[in-house]
Amino acid sequence: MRLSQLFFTTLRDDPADAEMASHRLLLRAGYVRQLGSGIYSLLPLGFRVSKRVEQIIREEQDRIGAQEMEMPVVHPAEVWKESGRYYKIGPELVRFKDRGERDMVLAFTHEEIVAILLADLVQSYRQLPKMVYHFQTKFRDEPRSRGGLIRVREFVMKDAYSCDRDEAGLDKSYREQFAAYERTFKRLGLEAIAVGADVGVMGGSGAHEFMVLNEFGEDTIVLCETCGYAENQQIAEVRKPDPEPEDALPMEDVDTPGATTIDALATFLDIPASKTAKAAFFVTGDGRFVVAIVRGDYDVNETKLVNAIKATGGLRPATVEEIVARGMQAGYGSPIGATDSVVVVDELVMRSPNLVAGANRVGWHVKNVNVPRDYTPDVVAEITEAREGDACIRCGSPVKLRKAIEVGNIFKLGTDFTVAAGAMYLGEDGERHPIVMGSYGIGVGRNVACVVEAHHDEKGIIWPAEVAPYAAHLVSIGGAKEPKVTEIAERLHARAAEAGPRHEILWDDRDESPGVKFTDAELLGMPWILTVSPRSLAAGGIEVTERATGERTTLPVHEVERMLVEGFETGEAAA
RNA sequence: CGGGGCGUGGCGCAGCCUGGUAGCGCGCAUCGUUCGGGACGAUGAAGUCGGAGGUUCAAAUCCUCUCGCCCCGACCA
Repeated sequence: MRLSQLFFTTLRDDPADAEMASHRLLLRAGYVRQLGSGIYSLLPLGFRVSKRVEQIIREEQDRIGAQEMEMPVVHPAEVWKESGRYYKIGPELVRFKDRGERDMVLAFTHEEIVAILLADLVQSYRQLPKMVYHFQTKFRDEPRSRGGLIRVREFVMKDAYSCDRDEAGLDKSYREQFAAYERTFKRLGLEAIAVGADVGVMGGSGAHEFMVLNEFGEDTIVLCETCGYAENQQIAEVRKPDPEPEDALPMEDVDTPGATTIDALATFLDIPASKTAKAAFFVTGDGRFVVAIVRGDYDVNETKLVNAIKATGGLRPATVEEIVARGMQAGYGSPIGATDSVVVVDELVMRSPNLVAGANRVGWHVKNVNVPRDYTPDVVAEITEAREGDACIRCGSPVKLRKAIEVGNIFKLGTDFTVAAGAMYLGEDGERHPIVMGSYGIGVGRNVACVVEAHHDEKGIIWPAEVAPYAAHLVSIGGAKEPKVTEIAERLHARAAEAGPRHEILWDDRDESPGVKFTDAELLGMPWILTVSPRSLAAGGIEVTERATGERTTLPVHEVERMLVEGFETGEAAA
C-alpha cells in the first residue's frame, strides 16, 4: 500500500480528549475516528488490525471445533420477551419499533438466538455437543462510554456458544474455551489473567473473566502472588481474623455529636474502626429496602449483597426520606428498631462483640451492640469488599488489588435460555432434556486497544507482528531526484504484494522530509521499518530497523526481497 | 442520572470577564529552495464562533433554552 493513497492522516498534536495511550495513539496515527460517544469508525489501518485480531481469535476457535456462522443485529423483541431479558435489562438494551409497529431490539448479545436455533435444529443427543461462534456487532447503550475503544456502545464481539447434553459436557466445552482463550491472548501479545467472576445477569453456575492489568481498567481484581489466587473484587473473599473474644456487655447510649462517618466516630470515641458497625441502605430493583451491616473497617460489596438476597434489577442507594420512613437515621443508622427492611449482616459482624452502632437518633450511637442479641438479621452472609493486604482466602498471604480491563469472558450458562426457548433434545434414555449452554465473549476493538496499551512507547505504537496491519513500513528517501531509490522501493513494494496479503507492506512514497517519514513510521508502528536511500544503498542495500528494539542492520536488497516473501518472523533481520 | 469541564477553519488553542463584526501555531494549496530525524521563503484557500431564541444601534462575547463531547461518580457479561 502506498501511504500517499491511504485513507487516513496522522496528527501532529495529541487530540484533546484522549487520556489513554491507546486512544491517543490510535487517533493520532489515523487508525480510528470517533463519530459519537462510544461510536467509532475504523479507518483502513484500524480495520486491518481488527481483521488480524479476528483472524487469531478465529483460528483458535476453529482449533477447538467451534463453527463460524452469523446471526442478525436486529431482533424481534418477542425473542427477548420470551427469555425475560426484555424486562430484566435496563435501557442498555435499545428498543424501537419497525414500520409495522412491531417491537424490535438491537442485538445486545446472542444467547436467545442460539437457543432458538437449537430448538429448530437439534432433536437428538446424537447431534450434541456443538459449538458455534460469530463476529457480530453488539449495541449496548451504556450509561457512559470511556477510554476510546475500551468501553464503547457499538462494538464487534466474538461470541461463542457451547451446546451440550449435560453439565459434564459443559465442563469440557468450558475447559476447551478456557484453553483457546489462553492461546488467543498469548498470540495477541496480551498478558491476560483468568479470574473467577460474578455471573451477573447471565445467570448460570460459573464464570471466568480474562483480565489485563491496566490503571484505566474498570474492574478491580484481587491477586495473591504467593499462590496464584485471582478473583474479581466483586466476588473475591479474604480471610478475616477472629475478633478478640469479649463478654457481651449491656447496650449503652453514647452522645456522638456530628459523628456521621466511621472515621469521625472512631476518632471521637478513640476506638478502632473495627469496633464499630457500618450501615448502608439500598433499595432493590424489586422494591425491597435493604440495610446492610458490615464492620466499620470494611466496605459493603454490592455484588455480594445482591447475590445474598437474590435482588433482581440490582440495587440503588436509598434516599434519606426512605431511610427515615423505616425508623432509621442516616449517619446514625442501625437495624435497631428498624421496620419494613431486609437486614443483611456480614458474618464478621456476627462474631464481633460489643460494636458501636447507630442509635437512629441524630448525634447518638449505641455501645456494646451484639448480634443477634440486639437485633435480628434476615440474612447473614459474607458481604464485604476485599482490601489491599487482606489475607488470601487460600494461603493467607497478603493479597493485592489491581485495576484491570476485561478482554474476554467465559460463562457456564446452564439451561435457562434453552428452557425458555424450548430447546430440548431426546436423550439416549428416551427422555427430553434441555440443552446445556455456555457462552464465551471477546470484544475485538477492546482487544485492539489493549494490544496498543501493552505495546507502545513514547514515539508510537509497536505492533506485534501477528496483528500489524502491514508486515513492514518502507521509507524511501530522496524522492524524484533518486530514481534508483524509487526503482528499488517500487520493486520491494511489488514483491511483497505478490507474496500475498499477509506480506503486504506500507510504502511511504510521499514527498516528505525524512524526519516526517521516520516520525510517522514510528507512530504507525509496523514491526519492521525498511529505509532505502542513497546512503543505505552506499552502505550495501536496505536499512532494516526492528521497531520494538530499535536494532538496525543494513542488508542487501535481494536479501530484503527474500525476507518480504518468506517473512520477517524468522529473525534473520536482527541477526 | 448527580458533580465538574469543554464546544471558535482539518488538529491544538487564544479572544469572552470589560459587546464594536475573528486571530495564532500546526496542517492544507501553488511556486521556488531543501532532502537521514516533525525544513525554509513567498503567495493563497478555508470558520453558519455547536444550535435556537432573547437583550442591544451592534453578540463569539451578556441572558434563557437546547444539542453534543470529555472527565469523576452512579451504572455495567
